[in-house]
Amino acid sequence: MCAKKDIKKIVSLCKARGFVYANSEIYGGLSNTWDYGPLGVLLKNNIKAAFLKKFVQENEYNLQIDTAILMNPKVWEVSGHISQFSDPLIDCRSCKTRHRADKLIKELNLGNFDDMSLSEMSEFIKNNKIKCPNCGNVDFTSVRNFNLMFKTFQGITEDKKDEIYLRPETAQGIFVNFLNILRTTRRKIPFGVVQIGKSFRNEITPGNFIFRTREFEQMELEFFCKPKESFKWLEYWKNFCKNWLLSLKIFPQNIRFKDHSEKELSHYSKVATDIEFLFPFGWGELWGIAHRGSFDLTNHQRVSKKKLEVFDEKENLEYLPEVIEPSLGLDRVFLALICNAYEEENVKEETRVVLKLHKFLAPFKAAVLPLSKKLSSKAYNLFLLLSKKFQLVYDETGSIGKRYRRQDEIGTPFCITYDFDSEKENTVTIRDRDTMKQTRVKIEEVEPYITDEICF
RNA sequence: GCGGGUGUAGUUCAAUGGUAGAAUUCCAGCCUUCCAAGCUGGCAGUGUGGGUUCGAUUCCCAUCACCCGCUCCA
Repeated sequence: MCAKKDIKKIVSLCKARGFVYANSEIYGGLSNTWDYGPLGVLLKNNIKAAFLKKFVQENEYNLQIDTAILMNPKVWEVSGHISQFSDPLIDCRSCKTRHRADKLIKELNLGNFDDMSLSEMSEFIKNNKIKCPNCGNVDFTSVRNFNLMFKTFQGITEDKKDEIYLRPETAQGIFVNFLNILRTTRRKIPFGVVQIGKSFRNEITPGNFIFRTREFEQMELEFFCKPKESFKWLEYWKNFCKNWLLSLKIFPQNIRFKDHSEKELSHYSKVATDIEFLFPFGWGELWGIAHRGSFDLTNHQRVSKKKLEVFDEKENLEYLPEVIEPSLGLDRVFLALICNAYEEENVKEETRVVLKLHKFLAPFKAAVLPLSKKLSSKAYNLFLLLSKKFQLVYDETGSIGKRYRRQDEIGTPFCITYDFDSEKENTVTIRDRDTMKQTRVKIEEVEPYITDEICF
């Protein structure tokens, strides 16, 4: 059902109503860079809140931290990102397709060529007359390296020694703080650490609106557990993540699990599963759930020479915990939730666009609407009163029907209408976004009514 | 990055080598007692930069952005 929805409509809605804008638009934009507008940031904050509520607040195992985007470059050498996070690519001049040079060489099984330089790879491909897997011709460009790490400089001079990187994942901030967290929180294995934050990858081909961008926000959990229990926890978190999505009203038919084959595994993971979402442009990865083993702690312990092993009193055993990592793209789940919620309904030969977002996620919990402008000041007082509790919006322009439709389009679950009987009866009408039904409610009961409905 | 396509108000769509129109949105006013009502007025546009030309939104070039493929990934 989501596949039939047009991504263009979603993009226009996002732009027109202030969810997402093209970045630096008045200067012609910057490719694949998007800004979150007033409604977008409210939705995004609510998604984070929903994540933290289930993964931290209500969870007995997990803690949250917030680490810097800039880190000591050693971290990225040890994590393998500097060596592994770059791809040698070549283009076929004949059919214009692009390929991984190292994969083409490896597929010939002529030995181990992992340490080849770019020019050696170019030579090898030329000398061995390797054919393009797509068209079969022998007409490649030279091998060029695409490193996915963003570089910048710390300090005022652009000397090589001050070169640092923008983090390509938030996970390392957690691993390098593993000891600090153990020391300061009295936690024992198993426990997890959550982090929400920006990461940067110089993607070769970004695109599909906010689905793949070079600057993006991640919501990651690094869950530390005993090695022999690791697969049990992998299953546990896979289900936990799926249930979180379902609890936000993602339709079950719009998500699926997809296991990575061995070839697709990243350099740090043993086993990995994705939760994919059916976007208007097809199935796309939403949540990567990886078994990182003890890859990161092992390497950090080896290079930093700091002991990262934990002691198990019961078994009288020192060991390095293994890590289960569910990593969710915030921008992706933002897009998924909008696509999932977007509906067009026919009402009296008109089309009603309605975002059926989970009420907890809606940018505005309710709109306060005076039935007539004569009621403005009293309605506005109600708005002021209720806005101490919820993010609301006040609107008095246009007909009441038009104002309902405006709120439908941005997913506001409730419209509170103050009418001519409101003062003497001390009641207002609450209109429901999904059913369009109206309920008469005493003014003092509006707050508990909404609180109850938006509960997550 | 490569190949293909696209580029006119916020949005949808017109038109033209010679003053760029409309609908809708939005704003203001009138009206309006619960699902995009009506009336009046208003804001707002040829992505950017060059070239050809007396004159370019239109023709040419470059550039930028978006869309579709290829490689990558949360």
